[in-house]
Amino acid sequence: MANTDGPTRQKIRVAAYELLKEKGVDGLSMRALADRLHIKAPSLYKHVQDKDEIVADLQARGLEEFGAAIKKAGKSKRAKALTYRKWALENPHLYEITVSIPLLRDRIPAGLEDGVTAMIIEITGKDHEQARAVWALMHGLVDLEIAGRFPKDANLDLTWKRAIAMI
Amino acid sequence: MANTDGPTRQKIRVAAYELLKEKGVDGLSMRALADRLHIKAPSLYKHVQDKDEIVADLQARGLEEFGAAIKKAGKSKRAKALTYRKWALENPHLYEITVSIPLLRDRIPAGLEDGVTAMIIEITGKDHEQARAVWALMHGLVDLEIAGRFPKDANLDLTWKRAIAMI
DNA sequence: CTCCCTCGCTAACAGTGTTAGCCTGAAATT
DNA sequence: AATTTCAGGCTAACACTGTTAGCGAGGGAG
Repeated sequence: MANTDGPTRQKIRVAAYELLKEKGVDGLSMRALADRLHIKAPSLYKHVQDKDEIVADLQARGLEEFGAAIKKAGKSKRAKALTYRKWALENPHLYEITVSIPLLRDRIPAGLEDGVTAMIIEITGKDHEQARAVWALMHGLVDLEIAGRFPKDANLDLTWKRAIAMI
Repeated sequence: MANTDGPTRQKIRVAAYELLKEKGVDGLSMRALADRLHIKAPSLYKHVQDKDEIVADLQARGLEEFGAAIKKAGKSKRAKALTYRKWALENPHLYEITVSIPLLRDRIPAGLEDGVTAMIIEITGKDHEQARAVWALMHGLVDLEIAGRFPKDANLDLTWKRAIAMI
């Protein structure tokens, strides 16, 4: 069997993290990851069960870093919202892997997702439904922006201002 | 060269449409598409330049049908918004291909995207920025719902009610 | 009748994730 | 010290993806 918790596994994790940041989700292939470690792709499977394990790990890191960024932001809704956007745009690949591909719930630490969700809920108030709407608003804005769905002459700063006013 | 406008091409288009609806974006492979036409995959290239041409066509159809659905909906913002959700949930694969993967702008009819955008803008009023925020809100809600990002005990009807109230 | 062109085909290439099986060197056991 | 075991590399291979090259049959045009 494989050693799924040795030091090489840690190297794989950081290499995957760097590779994701540099090349994005599409560039994150097992062979590219192996290359970075001067290893052949099949050898990765001595340390990792499958690619989803790597993806899940990155999703977890994304959620953690994202949560930390929001927590560090100012207390106002406005500051939190702007931080949401800022973080997503500064970490598009990390944002993408956590939110634009299916979240591997079974393989990320339990409670992580709930923790982030709870934090977002705190931004708005105590009503979960309202909070989800606000979250959707921010996610939608960021997602459409990253996907390039807005025309490039769109005034997104102003759009966010309007969005925050809606909250 | 290839005949890029014969009757076979039309068959390819409808087969692609059906295949997308049945199997989703991931199931839309050239070989699966060819199978459905009792053809081998390379033969498709006698009628179509590449897969992106097929994807672009489906994106265009998605935009058209989506636009038509919104247009047919009642005049109120509420009715339009609920139709947005209804259509997206009833046509998840079509919605996904138009909005969750990069839009092949160069290969869909000019003005189609603008037309749909303009329609969404009409839902809210005349302010483009506000309109984009509203669009983002609806898109975010649908995207998170389709992605299964909301807990399954979430009251999404109520969430949409809150969202519409925010508009 | 002959030419040619459309539209099918197979074989192949580069890429993806992944499995099977081999081999080597080092650590652990006797 | 000698032996055994095994982690952790390797190559070969499979099934899948989009795609290209090149072959061949059939039908319409000259």
